[in-house]
Amino acid sequence: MKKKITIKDIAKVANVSIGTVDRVIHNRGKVSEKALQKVNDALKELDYKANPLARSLKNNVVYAISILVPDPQKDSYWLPCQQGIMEIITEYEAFDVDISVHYFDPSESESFSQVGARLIRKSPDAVLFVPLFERESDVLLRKLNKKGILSATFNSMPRNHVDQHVGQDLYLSGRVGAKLISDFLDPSTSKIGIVHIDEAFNNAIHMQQKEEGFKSFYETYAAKYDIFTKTINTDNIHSTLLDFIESHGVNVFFVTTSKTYEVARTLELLNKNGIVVGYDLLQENIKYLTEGKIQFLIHQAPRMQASLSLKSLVEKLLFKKEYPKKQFLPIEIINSENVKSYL
Amino acid sequence: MKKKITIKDIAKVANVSIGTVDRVIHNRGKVSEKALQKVNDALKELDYKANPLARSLKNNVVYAISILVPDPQKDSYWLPCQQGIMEIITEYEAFDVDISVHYFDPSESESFSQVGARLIRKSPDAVLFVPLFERESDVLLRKLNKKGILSATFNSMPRNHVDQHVGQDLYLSGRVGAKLISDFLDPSTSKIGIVHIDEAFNNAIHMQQKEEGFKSFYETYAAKYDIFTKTINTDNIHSTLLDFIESHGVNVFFVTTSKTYEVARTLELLNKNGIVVGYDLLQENIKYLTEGKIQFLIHQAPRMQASLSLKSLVEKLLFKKEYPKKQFLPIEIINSENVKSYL
DNA sequence: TAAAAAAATGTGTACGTACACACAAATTTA
DNA sequence: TAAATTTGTGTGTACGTACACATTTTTTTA
Repeated sequence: MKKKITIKDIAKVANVSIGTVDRVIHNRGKVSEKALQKVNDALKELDYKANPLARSLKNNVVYAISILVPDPQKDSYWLPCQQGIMEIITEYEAFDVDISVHYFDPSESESFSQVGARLIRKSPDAVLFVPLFERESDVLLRKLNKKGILSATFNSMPRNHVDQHVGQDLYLSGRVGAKLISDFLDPSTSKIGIVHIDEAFNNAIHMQQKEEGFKSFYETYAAKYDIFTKTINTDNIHSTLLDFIESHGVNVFFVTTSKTYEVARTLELLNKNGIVVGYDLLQENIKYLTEGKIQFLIHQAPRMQASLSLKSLVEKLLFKKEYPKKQFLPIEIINSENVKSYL
Repeated sequence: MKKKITIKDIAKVANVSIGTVDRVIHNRGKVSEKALQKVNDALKELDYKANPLARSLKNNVVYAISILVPDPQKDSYWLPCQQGIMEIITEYEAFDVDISVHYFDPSESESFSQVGARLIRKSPDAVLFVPLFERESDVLLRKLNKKGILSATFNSMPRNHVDQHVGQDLYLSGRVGAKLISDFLDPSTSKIGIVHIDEAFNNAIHMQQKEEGFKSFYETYAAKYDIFTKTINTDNIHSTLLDFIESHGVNVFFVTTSKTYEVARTLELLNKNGIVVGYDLLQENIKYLTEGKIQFLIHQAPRMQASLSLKSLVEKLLFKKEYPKKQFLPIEIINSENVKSYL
């Protein structure tokens, strides 16, 4: 049975006191050449690893983390993200972290700025947020960097420097959508439409990167297809969609947002068959997926994104554990069968 | 900023000593009715949560965990599993766990029994293993249960009682394969073959459950297909496969093991096109997937299975954290595009 | 009612680390 | 060479929990 090496063991081997060992480890000087040498040798020889438990027990500051995410009440896409956060809060309940969650309205950028400014005033140790609005996020991020507050994002990635990010490769996810669709294509009858449905142009970067990825796939693909693109952001989604479908005869759809069900519903109303590939495991999307009216969904794993990013942040503060600056989650393909294993 | 509640706080509020609080928490008696009441009230009122760091720091036993997994040198499918284990070992390096890994030859059941018997003799606190051989696993499991050693499995599930299990729903994964294939089927030309390729009948349960799931899908499916099944376990895989393909005219394949590339290779040699759906992200499978000679792979996430099961075990011992007895990982669908996000 | 026994309660120490402080050794200065 | 300084080194205490042991209080017995 392996015994764990402590500073005491090092002290004994190097024939000095634990105080000296401690000074060497934290290199805060006041150590003679000779002692330094001996301690460093012992450190290496015994392969010393500090006990993170004892370390963080001693370190009795309570870290404050503020989280800024879209209100799940306004857009149910954010519900799993909230769950992921709550899961981590429970997990670290007994530790020295104080995590507070703040919500903004995903349809109003001022809401984001307001809540963001408010929570920054309390000078937390770290801020985790979803940079839904490009400009406002950059403002927030600049403030955070200036104040030396640790910053982290998930879902989308800001242009500015951020200390940690968890997300998906959106360009590649567009390519995945293209590949999935390609298996159904028939050069003589298929007409492809890319549909962006988002209430307030929030996900501009998101949608654009997915579209680029999608199109890039067909550039290297044997048969060429005309690809029609439609951006829908108002309330009369149905009439706009109807018009789009009828005017171009589109029958194959790649929907870049979680509102995929809107296309499936419109096709249902029109009593038309079509191929629909879109995003996210919303209740309504799953319903159409199960009924065979959506062929595939790409899972952006909001729950996992939220929990992984929060966890990374917590462990970085608590245990000085280092995570890669950018963590990309796999792009998960969901059909009517494996969806059951995701619930 | 929230202050964490300690037994000291409880003692102060209940107006007793920390010793009394401690006795209440661990209910080892010797506490008067009155004191018990007061302490319990304080405990509830302040919502006390023990600090797991301090707790496990104090608890200075070193837990021993023995792991019994197939040798990745004999079958490269187990390489990621080994990596997942190593990852967790590194993560908990500084903690009071002593994890030792032992390998058995996946083609020889005696090897499993032998190594299993050897490691059980050291009476570890927990044993994590892959129950590749049904009978031998049950023997091992019975010994573990008798000796009161914590048992855990992953990959396949033994019939006998096991304290913890991480795996995938194999029946459902068969259905997922069926669904993926169904999108390519043409009632007039398609002939479906289920192929089990395994060197030594190890994965009997695995393969059977997948086959059942696969077939169940087509029972409720509109068009009926003849489904041919072939089990290949010898070395002359190619000739057997060749014969199978030619004699039935099979052109759509569901391969239930990681040897999926064998079918793709045979088709390549025959210069035939076919639909191939199989399992696992082996180097060779990925090659054929990228070349379009395998349409989909189902990812069994051996790395994740190994790391999750080991992690659960470690945290159960170290922090008394409770995990669900059975954890099922999602069934992940891989095509030529999203495979990049898995590497 | 005093002594003995039992029950209840409190105190001290350890886990491994971090840091303040006291002390000892080596230098510098007078 | 003694005193003053600088540098190096060791000791003690705290973090929060767990448990052994000492002490106090209550109950039982003679």
